[in-house]
Amino acid sequence: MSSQPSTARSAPTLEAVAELAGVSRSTVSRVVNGSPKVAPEVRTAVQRAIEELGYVPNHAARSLASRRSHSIALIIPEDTRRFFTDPYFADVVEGVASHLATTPYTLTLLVETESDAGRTTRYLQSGSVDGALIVSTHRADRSYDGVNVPVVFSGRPAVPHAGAIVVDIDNVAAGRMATEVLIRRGRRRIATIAGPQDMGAGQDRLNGWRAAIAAAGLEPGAVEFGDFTPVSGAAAVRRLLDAGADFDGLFVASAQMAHAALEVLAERGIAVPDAVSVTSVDNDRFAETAQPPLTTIEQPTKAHGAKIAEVLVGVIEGRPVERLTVLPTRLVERSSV
Amino acid sequence: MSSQPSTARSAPTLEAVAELAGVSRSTVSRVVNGSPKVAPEVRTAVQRAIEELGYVPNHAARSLASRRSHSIALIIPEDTRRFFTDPYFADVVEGVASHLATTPYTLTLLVETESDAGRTTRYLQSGSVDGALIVSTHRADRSYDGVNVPVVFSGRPAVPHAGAIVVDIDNVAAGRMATEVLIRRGRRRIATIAGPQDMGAGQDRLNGWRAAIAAAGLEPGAVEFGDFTPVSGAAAVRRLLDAGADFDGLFVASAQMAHAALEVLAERGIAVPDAVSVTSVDNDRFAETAQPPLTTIEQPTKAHGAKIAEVLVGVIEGRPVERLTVLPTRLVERSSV
DNA sequence: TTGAAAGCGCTAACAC
DNA sequence: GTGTTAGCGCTTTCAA
Repeated sequence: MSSQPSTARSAPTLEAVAELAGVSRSTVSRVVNGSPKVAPEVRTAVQRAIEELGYVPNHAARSLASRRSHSIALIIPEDTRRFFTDPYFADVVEGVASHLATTPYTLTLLVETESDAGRTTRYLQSGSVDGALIVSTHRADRSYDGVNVPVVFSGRPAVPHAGAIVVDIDNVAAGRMATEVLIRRGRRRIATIAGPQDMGAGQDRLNGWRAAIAAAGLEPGAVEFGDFTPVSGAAAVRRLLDAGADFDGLFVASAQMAHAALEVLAERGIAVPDAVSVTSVDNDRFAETAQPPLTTIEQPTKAHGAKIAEVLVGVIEGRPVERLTVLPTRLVERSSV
Repeated sequence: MSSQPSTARSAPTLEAVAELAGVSRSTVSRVVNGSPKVAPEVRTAVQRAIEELGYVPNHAARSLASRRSHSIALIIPEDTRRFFTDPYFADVVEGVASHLATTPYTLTLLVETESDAGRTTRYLQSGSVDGALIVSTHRADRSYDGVNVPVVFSGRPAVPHAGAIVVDIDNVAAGRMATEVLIRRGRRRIATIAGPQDMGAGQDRLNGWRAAIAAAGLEPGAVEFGDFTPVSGAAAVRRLLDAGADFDGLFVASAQMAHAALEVLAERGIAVPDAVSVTSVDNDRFAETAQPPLTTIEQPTKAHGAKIAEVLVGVIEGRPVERLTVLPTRLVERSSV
């Protein structure tokens, strides 16, 4: 377009800073990296030069030399629709992002693609990231084993993973507690809409339901399965109802499914809690205004996100970390029971 | 811990591949980068070597040498709560992520931090990313001007930005259309809950409302402002009502605010649409099941996300792109009018 | 406390 | 079509 020298001059390098400050490149590097072994006056001079030139270290050069990228990956399962639609994941990602904003690490979102199965693995091997976060693991996910960077799971993988580092809630207890409320309210025929059985959370919450029922000496009621989505929840209650299942209590394994279940019950003219008491897991932002307001197990979703990030950064930086962190939950009683 | 040689051997380099295949490093590089000028047999040999060693190119080295990171940033405004809570943004991010999954680019989420104002700018200058996406711009956002990488805005910035590349919907038309429905239904006293006036979308939708009213020869009704969130929407209707505003039509500038507004109207015993007709913008997933179902302007949110990604990649790769892309919207009529 | 020198693993002219 | 040769911009021993 023009034969004038471009005004978009290339970014100043560390060398330029060194020259301007009258020191060596090593010294500039030390200042940039906050090394204590630099004379105060020299440090000031270097900082002034950095300021003056608007110097910003080149990320690629830095990570090539130091072998750290200061970036971590969050692996998003193929089913992006579900991921981005569920407020649970939004909260987790918010927790992760907010925590990382207080660290020098940056968050990279990686969508798993069926079309290119090796993509995730290759990415994790390319040195682009110092570690990875796995959020919604199904049984089949294997992109991250045998990978050279540390990995932290949010929620235990359905298939035990040697040496996996996990942050989770006690899903068995969650299922149990949510079922026990029903029992305490005098419900005796307790059905459940369970989560997907290729996920740890799905398995555990179902086991919690079983345990509570067994402990109370009751007969297990009907079981239908969903995948934690509203649509699957609605379908599951319909199956329950259409099969003529007889229940006066219902434990639904996720809030998203529970909301849909409540709508279906209303449609069918089944009064909650008069005819059927309902409980669930996850005190999402719709639980309080649901009709009727939902009794549920609250889990610290955003804190969960922050925690997986914190643990991963700990591993990366060589600090000792817990291999299993269990976050607290609590029962929130409302009028659906 | 051990004096044994570590088993976590360092990743194979391009050089190792070259040796094993009996060619030079340049040739391996050419194969890896899909250069056509490599003899088929040689290519095969190299690929075999790559396979055998499980070679994955080092990202830092590659971007240091090539000056491209194959990664783009999505800037998230400081108010993460709002960002992660609004399904609109979830859809946009999904669109971006899904589109990028079909390209060699990777998505980095960057949360703006008030505590460290220069962080975003520095990041953008560090060569970490080849470009940036700005999604929810308020007037004050300036982290990205004077930055060396291309930037694409989703929604026009409130303050005109020389040379900005923008993907948007026609928000003036959206406001106008949504207001015109009310007029067609015989409404004559039309109030509005406008969006934030430090955002282009907020300004434009309000102007659309004004234009429709002027064109119909009506007097503008009351105006209250919100920030697109449900809470602000509820507060705005309350102010409208408490001030004794007399209206039989209400245009709400976002679906999130509209849902909250409908709840408040119901609480106050104001029948929709009998006493007041309501319209909005954004056909989110709650619009259809709202009470009553919401008449609204649908915008292609996910496609919007895909488009900003596509445009940015186009700019990065030097293809000619439109400086302004306007995405289509359409009116979805339901029973709230 | 500072500097010199040697890479980190790759790409990109340029020559052959 | 293939190899040689320089770097890309930084960190990091090692000496001084």
